[in-house]
Amino acid sequence: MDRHDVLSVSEVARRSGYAASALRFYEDQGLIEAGRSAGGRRSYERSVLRRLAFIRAASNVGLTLAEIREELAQLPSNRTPTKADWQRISRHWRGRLDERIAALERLRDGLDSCIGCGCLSLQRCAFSNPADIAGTVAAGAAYLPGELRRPHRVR
Amino acid sequence: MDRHDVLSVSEVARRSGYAASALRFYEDQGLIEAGRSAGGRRSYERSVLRRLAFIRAASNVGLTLAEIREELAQLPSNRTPTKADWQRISRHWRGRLDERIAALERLRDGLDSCIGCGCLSLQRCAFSNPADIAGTVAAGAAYLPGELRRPHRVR
DNA sequence: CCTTGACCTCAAGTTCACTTGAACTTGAAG
DNA sequence: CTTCAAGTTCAAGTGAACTTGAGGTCAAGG
Repeated sequence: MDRHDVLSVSEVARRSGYAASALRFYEDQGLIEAGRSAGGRRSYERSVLRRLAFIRAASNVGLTLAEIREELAQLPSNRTPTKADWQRISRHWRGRLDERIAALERLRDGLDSCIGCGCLSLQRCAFSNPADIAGTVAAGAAYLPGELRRPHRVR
Repeated sequence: MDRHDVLSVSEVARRSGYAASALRFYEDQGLIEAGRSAGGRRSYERSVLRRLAFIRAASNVGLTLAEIREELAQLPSNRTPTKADWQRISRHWRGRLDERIAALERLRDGLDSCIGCGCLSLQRCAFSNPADIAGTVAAGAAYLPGELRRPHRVR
């Protein structure tokens, strides 16, 4: 006589790949919702799995939980997300990924130019020169844009 | 009558771009060295600027302080680094960057294929599917390799 | 001599995304 | 009825890379 329409914490944990503690944490943070059973236990709707998949994908793209919360808020809460919803968001994500890739490529190219120019001691090298270093160069970190600022974990 | 051969904390801070607190922290962590003046104040050799530039470049490449400490240990302590030293290391760094870029590109391509295939709800999408999600797919996160595991900040 | 500002040490705080632990309750099986 | 895994809450811990604060010292100018 088990209910097919709700899931327990352990089921959601197993099927989403998130630890139970993470599920509680996400609920705390307002990223997911859970109902309560008589005895006070969490009961999840199946849709939470889709939501968790979304959360994982987004965090793989490098979004913070705060940003993910915002994107989830944009998402229709009552209806199932449409193709349009999903495409809008994945275009956004693609943009983020492209930025991160481009930033890393600039960094790599900067490194290449350092190798090429033979600036051994890094003293005048823009690659690692934020302020002065040699006391003469004013330039700054030409190859170090801001897109890389966000940490990024992929479990 | 100022000594041209040693630098104070504030000079090193200004010229390296690191906060004085960061310099003390790095000294604590064994990344840099400082002598002491009569009154117990730090006095840095000019070479510390090169070392700090190295540290910044390395951390921009995504190395942890622990890894940077190891690389610094490999570096000749008594003599000035040669072109060979620098090239060995920058090849290593280039490799790291290439890995990170490749990983992000795989992620992006996975996202593209998701958009293409129209798997709206992410339910069967390998891009965000670590364990099960639909209760039927066994696969796993095909597009999520390990090279992205390390956070990465660029000040 | 006094003030000011740069410097010192050591402990504790910060942010992010969670995990761990302590202490307790629930519910199903035996 | 007992037992025990699975669940609950709330507080505190983790790790990376630093920063901030408290409380005190040193050096130079006036």
